[in-house]
Amino acid sequence: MNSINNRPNNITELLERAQQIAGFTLQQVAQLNGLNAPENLRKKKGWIGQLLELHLGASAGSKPIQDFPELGVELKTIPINQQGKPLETTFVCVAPLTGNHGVTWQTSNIANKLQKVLWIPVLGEQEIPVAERIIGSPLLWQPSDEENAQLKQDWEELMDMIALGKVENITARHGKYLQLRPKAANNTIRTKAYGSEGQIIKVLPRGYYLKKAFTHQLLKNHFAI
DNA sequence: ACTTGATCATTT
DNA sequence: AAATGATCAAGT
Repeated sequence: MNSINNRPNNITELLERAQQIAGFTLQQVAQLNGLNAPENLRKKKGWIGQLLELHLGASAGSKPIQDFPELGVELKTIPINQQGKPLETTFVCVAPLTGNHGVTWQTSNIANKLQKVLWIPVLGEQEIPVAERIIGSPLLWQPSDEENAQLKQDWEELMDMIALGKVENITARHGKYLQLRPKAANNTIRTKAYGSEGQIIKVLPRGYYLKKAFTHQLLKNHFAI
């Protein structure tokens, strides 16, 4: 009774499917899909996310679209400890470093991705074997006005620096809730960006990440209701 | 202890 | 190279 080749028809179906595996271990879900959990995630960093995509019926692949385009939903797994505190930041999307003329927060790719997110917390402390990690209750989230404003403010600061050719001066310390960090296979990878004179330069690709304080806040808001 | 910067696998 | 899925691990 797994869900291979079986996409949910609506958000209710998707939520039901996610709720059904709350309390399951990763190995249980892996077995439902004919897989086995790896020893560790060192060389399988995206494994949990891909397992949940498979089980819930998301379209696979690396297309730059939402996981459930028909439903307008993005799927994110998030590792938490027993207290519900995120153990890692959350990658959202690659940051375009050129061609951002006229793009506003409202029209940005990142805001689009964060419109509606199905969060699936997973107890993920490193001392727990991957196979034994427990899946938590899913949370279908849409940013509140306040959360949207928080992200917009950080995004505008970062985007200003990118547009002004200062991308190499940006560190993970910029932004209170949204940060820009390297996103590449290794530090020899390069992509186009603007230099300080407006010329094209080659830099390490960057991605937008939600800091733990932000995701912790939204998880708490939900489970406090 | 915690965050920042680096890295791993896979697909297109 | 660029996008997806993220976590690792060095440095502070």
